[in-house]
Amino acid sequence: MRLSQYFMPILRDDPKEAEIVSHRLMLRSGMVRQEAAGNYSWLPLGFRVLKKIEQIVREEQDRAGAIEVLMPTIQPADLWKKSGRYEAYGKEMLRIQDRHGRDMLYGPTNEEMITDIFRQGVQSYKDMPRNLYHIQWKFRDEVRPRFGVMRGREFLMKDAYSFDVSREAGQHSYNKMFVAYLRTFARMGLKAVPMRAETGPIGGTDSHEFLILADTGESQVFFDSDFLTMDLKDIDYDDVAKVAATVDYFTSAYAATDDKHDPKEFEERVPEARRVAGRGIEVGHIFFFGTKYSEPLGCEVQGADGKKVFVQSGSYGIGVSRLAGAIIEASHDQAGIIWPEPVAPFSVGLINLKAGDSETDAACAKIYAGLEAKGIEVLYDDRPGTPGTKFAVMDLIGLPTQVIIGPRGLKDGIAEVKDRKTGARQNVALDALSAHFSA
RNA sequence: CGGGGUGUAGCGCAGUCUGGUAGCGCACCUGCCUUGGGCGCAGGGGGUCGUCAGUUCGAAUCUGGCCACCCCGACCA
Repeated sequence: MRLSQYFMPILRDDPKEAEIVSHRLMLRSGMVRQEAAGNYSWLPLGFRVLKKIEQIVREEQDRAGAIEVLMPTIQPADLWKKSGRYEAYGKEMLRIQDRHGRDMLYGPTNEEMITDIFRQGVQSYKDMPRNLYHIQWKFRDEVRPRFGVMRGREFLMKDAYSFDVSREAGQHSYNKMFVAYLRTFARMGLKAVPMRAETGPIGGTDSHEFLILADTGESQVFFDSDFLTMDLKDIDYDDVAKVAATVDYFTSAYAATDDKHDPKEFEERVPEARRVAGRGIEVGHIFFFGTKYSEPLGCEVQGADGKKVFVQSGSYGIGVSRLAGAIIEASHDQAGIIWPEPVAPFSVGLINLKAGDSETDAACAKIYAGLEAKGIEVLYDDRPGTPGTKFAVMDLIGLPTQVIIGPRGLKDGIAEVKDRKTGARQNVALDALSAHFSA
């Protein structure tokens, strides 16, 4: 993409409403625009990031055997009245009426709807287990939205729902999602720590939340430093014992948010040198809730013995739009964002230091075309301007690699390649540049 | 929902106390110049001063209502 043809309204000054760093940087880099409290438009740069995050989430859900669907944002209230949550959910649920006066709502979550979909489509244990998910906008009318996209009222969430014939089978479904979450966050360059959690309004028996570590996170977390070195091996999701062992492994070490933290247990279980107190941001939450929704909604299947049983379910959420902010919280510096490669809006920022000069223009055009031809996503700053401004903007938007072309380097036939994260620069011969990026 | 705060140009702000018809920096437009870390010079465009009402000869400024947004606390992907 040529910057001269792009839409990227960057700001030099911090908008005053943005206190938290990710919010500031998202506004300054022109990723989002606020429309109302907790309600954002995603501009081109931000939208690219959102799509990348979404795609990683999707791929890992698919790999774990979940099947993608898409449910509407607007739901009829009937099912919620059956489950009892129409009253229970409170003011957080945005209630609306259609022209006929029929009660509708903007979905804050989808347990009722998906359970009804499953009930209607499956009658036999032979069609189980199943896990259906979608990635859709949700609305929760938070008392106090804040922190930019990290606590919006409208937000993009991946929510998956598992259906099993027994509690034991359901446990495996839960475990698969647990592992899929670890993989998902790791792929985004994040350290995610799973912690035992309250089940809250979703209800249920077993629940974990996943927090990624960031100094500016809103929750205080206490954990065993072993988490930082735990590695996830490739896993066969059909291997029930192995998946369970992985979950056991990742839940064996101490980890708790401040409200669940037990200082005494912390000291007993974790040697002093491994005790870490840090901050984190919740980006995922999984629940097992058994028959909580299948019973009121009449979701039964016929078992091998011919008897009907209520299906066992869990639900599994990842805050996709929240992740965009959370990743910035976890990865930035004074100059701006530092995108982990897998979620970066572009991989390479190409800087033409003397746009308008036929030599640098020609060199940049060639490099741009060459990298694009290799499938590398390049944002090419082809606009006239001073070097300082260009560098500052490129640092702000945080693309992993910068390729800098100027008259000085061209004279020697070299480009400067800068790593955004480390700041390390190296000179690369122009004719070796293409090869440099295939490595 | 309780407490605090802010609304003046795209962004950041001054002006409000003491009423006289709106200004600065950045950004933007034109021209010249410059180009290796937020250049320089000259010229220019852009604002129902959140909104409604009141006081006044006259309101960004004083009074009252309303709205929006932000921050701190109790709740959440």
